[in-house]
Amino acid sequence: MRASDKAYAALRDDIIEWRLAPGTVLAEVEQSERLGISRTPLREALSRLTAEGLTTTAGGRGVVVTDISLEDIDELFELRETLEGKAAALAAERGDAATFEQLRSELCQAPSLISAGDPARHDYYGLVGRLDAAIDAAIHNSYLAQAMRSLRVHLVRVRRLAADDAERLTAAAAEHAAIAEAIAAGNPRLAEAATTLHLHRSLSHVKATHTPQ
Amino acid sequence: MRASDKAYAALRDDIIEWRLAPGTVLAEVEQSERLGISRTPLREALSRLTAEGLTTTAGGRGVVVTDISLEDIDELFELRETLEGKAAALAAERGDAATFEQLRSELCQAPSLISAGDPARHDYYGLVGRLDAAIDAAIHNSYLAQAMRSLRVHLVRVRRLAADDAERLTAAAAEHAAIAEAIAAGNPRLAEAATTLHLHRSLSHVKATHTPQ
DNA sequence: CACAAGGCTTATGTATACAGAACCACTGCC
DNA sequence: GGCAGTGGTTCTGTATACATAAGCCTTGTG
Repeated sequence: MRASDKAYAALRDDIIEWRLAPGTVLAEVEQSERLGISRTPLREALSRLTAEGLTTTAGGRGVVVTDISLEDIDELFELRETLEGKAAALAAERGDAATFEQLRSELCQAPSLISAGDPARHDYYGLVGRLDAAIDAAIHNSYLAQAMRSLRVHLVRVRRLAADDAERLTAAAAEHAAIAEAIAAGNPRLAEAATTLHLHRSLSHVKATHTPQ
Repeated sequence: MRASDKAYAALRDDIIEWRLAPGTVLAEVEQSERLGISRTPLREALSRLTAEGLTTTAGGRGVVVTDISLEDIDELFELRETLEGKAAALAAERGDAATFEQLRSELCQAPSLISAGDPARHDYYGLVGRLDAAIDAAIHNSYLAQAMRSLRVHLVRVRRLAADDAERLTAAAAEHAAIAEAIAAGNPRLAEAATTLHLHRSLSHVKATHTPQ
């Protein structure tokens, strides 16, 4: 693995996991020494982070970690609803029914994973990730898939703000199952509606459990 | 202006204007010498181009200019319809009516610009750009605006494939005026419909005039 | 005492030198 | 004659040294 990839992954995780707070200035020498690499690959990592919107260049004074306010979350979910709604509809039109039927079946059994504790809960997150990947593949639109991928980075960051209690996860699994079912049934409008519903519930939960400092 | 910005702008224009054909390998030393800069800022420029999707890294063998096929154009317009349709609807809800009424008025007078020849035609493109900018500002959603900006780079590239005859531009001006009118009227569904109509016509024109080699 | 100007410090931006890896061509062997 | 191995060349990836510019602190003056 290249040093720039290592630096990118490390900084990205630090930002997503809120170990690097918004507003933190990432000085090049400081970070390169912390990560044990030179300035050159670090600069490339910072470029990629800035392109993704996780950092911004503060007018010649280094790059700083971008903030995510409550309005940002609203904007984020507004775009997410647009993109993922369209994606779900396209997946219902173009996707393979058997694939999503399989995912629906697994999602219906997800509550047992969620209540089992942390290691099994990791499997649940993997299952949701497989649903996302299946939709990405089914839509046959690389530009839309790319747009959703760039959004998910910010969404993971937001998700860390909310408390992922078992109750919410169980409900989310049922909502995901409904999306998979609609796609498997080849019903675009239903798939979009199920996605809209899920995202609204998800946003409500984030805002309800978000604890302002 | 920084050397990396200069290199980025030069390469970006070269790709968009099809002076650098898809599949062209951009060797670092070759391009840095051509642009009269060192490898370091050139690498940053290539990173930005790759992040935008204009180039891709070809497995350790330099970066190559990405191809745009006919299927890519379909995918591109599918996403564009989703994003710009939503943006037009949001602008109708949140935008300032006077701003878009002014733009509608100017767009109705655009045919005189188009028929006047090349220098005035540049003014027309500027007018369309102002409509895009007004929508970007009206939606109050930086993530959606960012997603549309990243799309427009590819769209300019596609547009160069089509012959922008006066007839099509006159029709496009009328379609743009309809969008502005719907936004000024505060009618989200109408604004979205007008946008959908415009994009479909635009796509049809591109595909009709596209001359495969 | 406050404001401005100047120098110093420290940051980024750039260039270049070096190392490692991959591809291509050539040669030798089967 | 074909295939595989090896050597060379050339590329990218990385490190470091240097220049330039921006900020801040200090000092002097009004």
